[in-house]
Amino acid sequence: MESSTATSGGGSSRREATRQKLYEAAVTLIAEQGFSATTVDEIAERAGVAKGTVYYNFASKSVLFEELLRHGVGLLTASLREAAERTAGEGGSRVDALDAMIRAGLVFIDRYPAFTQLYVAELWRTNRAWQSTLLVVRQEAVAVVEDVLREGIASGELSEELDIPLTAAALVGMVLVAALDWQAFQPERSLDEVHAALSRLLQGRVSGGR
Amino acid sequence: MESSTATSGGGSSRREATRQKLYEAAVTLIAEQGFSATTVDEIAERAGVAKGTVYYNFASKSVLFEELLRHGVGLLTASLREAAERTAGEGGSRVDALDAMIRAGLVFIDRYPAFTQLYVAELWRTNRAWQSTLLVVRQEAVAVVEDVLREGIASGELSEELDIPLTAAALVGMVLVAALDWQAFQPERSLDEVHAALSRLLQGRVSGGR
DNA sequence: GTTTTTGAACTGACCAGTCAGTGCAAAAGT
DNA sequence: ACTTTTGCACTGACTGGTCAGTTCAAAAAC
Repeated sequence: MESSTATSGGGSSRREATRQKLYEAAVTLIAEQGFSATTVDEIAERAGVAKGTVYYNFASKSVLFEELLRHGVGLLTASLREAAERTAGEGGSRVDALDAMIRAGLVFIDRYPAFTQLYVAELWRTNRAWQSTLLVVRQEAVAVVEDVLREGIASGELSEELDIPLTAAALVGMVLVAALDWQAFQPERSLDEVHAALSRLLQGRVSGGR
Repeated sequence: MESSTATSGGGSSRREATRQKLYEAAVTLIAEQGFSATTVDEIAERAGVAKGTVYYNFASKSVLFEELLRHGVGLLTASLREAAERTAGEGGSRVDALDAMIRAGLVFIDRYPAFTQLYVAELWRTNRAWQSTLLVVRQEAVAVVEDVLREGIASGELSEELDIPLTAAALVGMVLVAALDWQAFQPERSLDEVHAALSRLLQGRVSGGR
């Protein structure tokens, strides 16, 4: 059983390649137009496969979308966690870790702008089929930031008065929105400029000279 | 978006009342489901009018939506500007003004959560009919924040190294996302708690004890 | 008597999901 | 060697339903 061919743990590599193409096609189209306005025919056409293939690989349009979400947020949290751990390994402070995560977030959004757009657009909708998936997926991402805040407070580096969940949400939001705005309305800026602006905001160097 | 029976600029108050009902119905439904997934029949039903009335008052579904956007952002910018000016009148600093605007933003989102949700969901989409409307409308809102930042720098109260457009976008994003997250995932928090958390972030009291 | 609303029927486009069938490569049979 | 079978991956025409937008005569509101 199974056509061997290559490496992958689960299905054949041919199938996996098709799914990948469908992810890529779907993520751009849905980011541009929204879930409901994007047709399965469009997705199939952009992926260069027949419509039937979409349904051969995914149970439905919304299942395709849910798996897409899980896949994407997996990449993001891995990237954030890696940044935090790398900083810790280098003996940096927790504020350094937050700064590194801001940068990691920006790099991610720079590489996968469509995914980010789609995530933000769908996150706060209520009464949707994939609502529970989104909740889980958001919690994973925010938790990484919350962990670092908690460590910072424990070590006395951050104020005990910090409201961890609210601050984490605000930080994530700040990065998300600033990055999307950068892409959409100020694309001439460099990643470093954006990072510097956010860094300054985080470290309270907004007021006061220099 | 709330009645305000009298005052309005133009047509008869009866017609205006109908339009208002349609705005309210549309804003909730579109926030919940997205533009494409919301049908005109649903909007009419929730507003308690006949479908024909929708088309008597608006040329099309997307025109209704565009006017909705303009109307809502008008309220927001008025509210932000009022907060900034009130603070100035009381002899507050520019940082106080920013703080007051954060609160004004939170109050607005608290009162019109559906509108905010819908705005965020649509803002960064490309290739949509109302794209240009959104661009104008975003610029108006961000400009209010930029003005205060500029004044703060001119008076020496804020650092000259501040990147005005990026910082303004980040601040707006921070408030927007923190507020939506509050509504959706931490509704038990009070407005004051959320305001305090954001205030602390703005004023750089994250790191360092107290 | 003018403006606004009603409500129901209708049209035509569009779209998610289906299904009978194709191509093909590896296994089984001879 | 060669034929036949198996089943995976994919195809694309088709179906049943949905929805934006139209129409209009009659009623209601002003």
